[in-house]
Amino acid sequence: MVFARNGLERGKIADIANEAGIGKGTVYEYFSSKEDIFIALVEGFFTEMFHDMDALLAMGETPVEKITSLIEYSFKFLEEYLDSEEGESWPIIMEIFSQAIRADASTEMHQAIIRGVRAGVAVFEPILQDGVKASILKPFDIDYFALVVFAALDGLALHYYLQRERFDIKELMITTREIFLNGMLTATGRKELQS
Amino acid sequence: MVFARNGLERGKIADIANEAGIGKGTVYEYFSSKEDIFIALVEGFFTEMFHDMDALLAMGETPVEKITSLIEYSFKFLEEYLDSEEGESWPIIMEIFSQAIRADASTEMHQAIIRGVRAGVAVFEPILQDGVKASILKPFDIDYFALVVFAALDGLALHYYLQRERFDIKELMITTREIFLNGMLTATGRKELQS
Amino acid sequence: MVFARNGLERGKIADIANEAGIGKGTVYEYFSSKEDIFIALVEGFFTEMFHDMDALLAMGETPVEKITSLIEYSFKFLEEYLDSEEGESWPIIMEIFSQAIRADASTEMHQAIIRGVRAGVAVFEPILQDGVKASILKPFDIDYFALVVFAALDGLALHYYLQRERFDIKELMITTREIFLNGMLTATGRKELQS
Amino acid sequence: MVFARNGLERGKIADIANEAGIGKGTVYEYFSSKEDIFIALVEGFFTEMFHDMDALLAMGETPVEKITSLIEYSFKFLEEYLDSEEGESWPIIMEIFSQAIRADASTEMHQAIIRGVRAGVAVFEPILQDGVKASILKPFDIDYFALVVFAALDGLALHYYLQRERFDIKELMITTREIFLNGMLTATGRKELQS
DNA sequence: TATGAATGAGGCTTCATTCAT
DNA sequence: CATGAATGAAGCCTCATTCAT
Repeated sequence: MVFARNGLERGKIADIANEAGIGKGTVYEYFSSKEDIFIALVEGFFTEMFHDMDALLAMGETPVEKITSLIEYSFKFLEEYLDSEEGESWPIIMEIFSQAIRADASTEMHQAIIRGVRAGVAVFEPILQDGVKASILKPFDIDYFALVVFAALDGLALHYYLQRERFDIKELMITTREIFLNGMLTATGRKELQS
Repeated sequence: MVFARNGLERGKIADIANEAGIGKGTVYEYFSSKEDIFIALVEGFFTEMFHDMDALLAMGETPVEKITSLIEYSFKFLEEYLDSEEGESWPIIMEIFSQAIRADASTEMHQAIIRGVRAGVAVFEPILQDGVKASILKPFDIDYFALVVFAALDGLALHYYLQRERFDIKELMITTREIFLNGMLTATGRKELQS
Repeated sequence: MVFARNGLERGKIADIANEAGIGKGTVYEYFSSKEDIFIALVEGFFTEMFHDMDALLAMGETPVEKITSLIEYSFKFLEEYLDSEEGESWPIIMEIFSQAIRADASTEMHQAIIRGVRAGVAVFEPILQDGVKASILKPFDIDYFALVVFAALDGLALHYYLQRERFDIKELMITTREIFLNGMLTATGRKELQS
Repeated sequence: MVFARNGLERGKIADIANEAGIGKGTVYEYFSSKEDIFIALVEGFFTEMFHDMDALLAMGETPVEKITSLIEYSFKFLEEYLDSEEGESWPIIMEIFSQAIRADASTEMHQAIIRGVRAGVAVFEPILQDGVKASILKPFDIDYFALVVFAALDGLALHYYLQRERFDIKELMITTREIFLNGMLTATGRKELQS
């Protein structure tokens, strides 16, 4: 994957065409610009991600099981990408965030990414809501809770990628699951908001 | 900050010079290439970050206080950047990670970034070690523990930045602190490594 | 011819493109760098030169006739270039030597030039060999002999070019032919090597 | 010598200053521009050359002795340059010719070089004149004769330099001397001007 | 529909020259 | 006198995009 390997700016249309086995000009039959290709990529990425997540969640029963599933899925997702021939395409997620940050908030690109990120966070919300209802979780603000989990998993993916020679993904997953699950289950609510 | 606003590739030397109030050629009196400027930036960024962290840690007493301090510092760091005139320069951290991922591992740039990241993780390690000694924390692998916390904070910074209109940083900090602190204190060790 | 007029360093790609009636970028469809263009030029120059020489030599009979032909050809070559619209492109030969001297011996450019020069000298060698066999020439070292003649003709071309207002090319050719031919035919061999 | 090593265009003022052990700005106390430095160099080069030649000629007696001396001197000059630490500065002669060819005839640079070249040819003329008077040489046009000899020696210097690994300078000198001296002494005059 | 040759805007970098000290 | 930091003009090269085939 050209953009993953080189970033949006350094990824050349010529390489993309080549990798796709088509001519350079043909690319413009399907996309109107380089940025357009990237946006399609972003959407494809998030679509695939949520599709997998949904399938996964359908299998869990209790909120705790579901949360556990999501954390485990995050690592499996990462692991599979890195193992497969598509491995090189993994860093696309960082490229997406990088572009989101750089791009003007008004651009189509920024919009597409924000849309994806929100959808990601949204996956967690109903699960957490169930947890609160079942009194498993304290009545924290659901959306903050979801953001923390989703964001933390992203950060972990990044740092694991950068230091994958030094860390074992399985053990990292266990540590993460421990901290997060325990953290969520014992967090005592927002009584300290005054600080 | 030119690179923060546009990324390494789109950040023009001309703009950097302009922002510094010097001529385009003058830039090359101090740096030998565009990449060289970026590396200096990376090093400056990490240096500043750790300088602040060290000062902060000196003030805490117990491991719990210190961990709390670090979590709070992460948000303060972020908040201050975003509030100040330097606000626009905050996204540099994402740009750094983005480049780390793209750059060949052999490049000076990659090296510099990895060095910074490791130093960041290393800040947490002695604190966690103390926690284990004091039997406050279970005997998890210290380095995995540290990575999780450091990485999670990075992910949070990113996502908060992207959705800063929708979230309140103070409340986000509280939620984060709750989850992490509780999670760390109640995590029950690696008994599940078999899974 | 841009390089002939200005030299390699001052010859701008933009001018080359312009002269060729194509866009600046199009140049890079055919050559990968400025130096690459120059190398192609060098090779074209020598190729053309030797092609003409070969045709010429086929027409002579005796060694003396052939040597005479070569000397005359050198001047004709020069004369034609200077008269034609290509006239301005003649100095390319000096540019070639100039670059040969400057360029590091390991460069492709240097190699290409040395190859050409040796080929030039080599044209003379079989002719001189025949002359020696026929006892017309004394048994001087053929390669030294060839170098002297080839080199001298190059020097003459240069100096004639610089002072072409003051000298008549026809008469210069006659003087040259006289001196060289007589010199070669009467040179008495290397008995003086002791000096 | 910076210009010899790199050519006029690639020779940097900074290097010249450095080699001279002075500051970059100081160069402009003595010369008004880069071209100005080069012109001074040209003049110094020719001055030195003719100074040596004059000394040499004073020692010869007969025209033949003098011509022999000049030919031998040319090689000695070359040899000494190449052997000495100044060796690297030899190619300056080719750089001079190269610039002469490129420069517009109206420039000061061109003028200076042409002046030098003419002076070089002029050294030969009185000697040849003596030879004609003494009936040793046929009544060829003196200036053409002189040009041929001077130019040929230049060409030899160039080619020897380029292939100095393959040729022995002493033997090259002998071959040259043989051909030229015999050629000059036996050339039968311009009766063939009709061709 | 598919192509890839042609294009030129744009950016990094070099370096002769200036000038305040 | 000597200096070298500062400068910006200038040039090589890249590459997204176009368009004739």
